[in-house]
Amino acid sequence: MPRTADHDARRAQIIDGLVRVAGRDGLHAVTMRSVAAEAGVSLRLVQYYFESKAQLMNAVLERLERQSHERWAARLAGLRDPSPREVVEALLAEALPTDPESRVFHQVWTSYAVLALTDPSMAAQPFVEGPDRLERQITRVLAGAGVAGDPETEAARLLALAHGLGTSVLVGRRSPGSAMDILRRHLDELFAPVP
Amino acid sequence: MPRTADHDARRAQIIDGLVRVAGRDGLHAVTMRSVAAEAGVSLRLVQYYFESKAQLMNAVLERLERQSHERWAARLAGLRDPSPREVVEALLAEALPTDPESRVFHQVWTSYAVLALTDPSMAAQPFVEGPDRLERQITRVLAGAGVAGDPETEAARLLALAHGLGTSVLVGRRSPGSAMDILRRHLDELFAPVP
DNA sequence: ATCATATTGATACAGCCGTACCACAACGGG
DNA sequence: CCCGTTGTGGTACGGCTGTATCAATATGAT
Repeated sequence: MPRTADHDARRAQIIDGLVRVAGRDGLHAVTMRSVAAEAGVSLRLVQYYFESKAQLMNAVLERLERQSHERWAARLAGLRDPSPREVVEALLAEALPTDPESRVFHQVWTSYAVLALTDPSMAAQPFVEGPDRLERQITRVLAGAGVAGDPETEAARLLALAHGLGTSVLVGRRSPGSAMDILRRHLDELFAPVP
Repeated sequence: MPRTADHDARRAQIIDGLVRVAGRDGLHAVTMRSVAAEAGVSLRLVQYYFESKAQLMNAVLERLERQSHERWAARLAGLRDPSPREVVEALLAEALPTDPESRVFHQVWTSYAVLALTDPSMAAQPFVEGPDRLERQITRVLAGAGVAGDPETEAARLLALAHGLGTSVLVGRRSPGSAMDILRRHLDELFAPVP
């Protein structure tokens, strides 16, 4: 076995380069060359670690998905003996582009989703399964908390609202704070004690 | 004066070609050549009517915006002596990709919005001003109807919900019917008679 | 009829894209 | 020690892009 470099670290370095390019200049500015330059490696190296651009794009999507899942789990783990409302609020906060890092994530993720609308080679599953999982999880919490209304419908409504608010923040139509306010107001209603 | 063609009709023909390409294959598949082929004209003609691709892209955005505004006015005009709730429902129905035509519109519009996130040459105004106008209009109706809660907040919530639902329909996570159901359920609550 | 000009067509060009290919540097097992 | 495997760099190639250039056609006022 000759010299061994940290394969995974290199891949992560390149993927992060792509995410930075996509976040700054848009997904259309992502080329093998621009990614290589941003990651500080040669074009050949990008080709070496990802045989084709399609594989690179896919790897980025997987990494984004995993990172999202981790942030989302970490946020839950940070709560000590949380109420159902706190759990739901934590889950939905992840759907809003609050800090710059989260903003880049949502921007790139949305770019991918739009691409997947028309590109058959790009799997549409992540954009359906991810929210589906989240919706099921919220449904469970709502059902357990005994809120008024059908838990499934309320979960769907919550998720759609959060996503819509997230988009308006992304395009600069609303501040993260005001989006969070609206979301909390909705939760106030939902978790209001039944009369 | 030699032969006279309908300038505006030609421009519309080309723009419609672009919208079809963008709707079918994605905005990344939009090239001067693909648009020309789809519109059934020569590449040179596209160059003739739109000096550069940037101008073409801008013209498309303007046309989409105008069409949206027209559909939206037509929907309102179709209501005879409508209740506030009917007005709001009509306004929001336009935000959902129900028929195929509306679906293409939303798909292309979203592609443009994502592009505008990073491309400074692309005006971000339409993606802010359009929803803003709609939100103000809904605010006015809600205030006039005397619904519970702050009209501005409720209008913002409604719009975000509708947009979120629209997105979930677009990515195939939900049917237009179920999205409309959730929206109506929300309106039921909002317009419920105060006790 | 005819001709100036509005309109359309074919093609050339420079640049960027993804990918393929060739050379070689580093390094650990024999 | 050294050789084959693994990692890295440079560069060439065909194809597609937006744009520019050179012609040709059609038409209606004269």
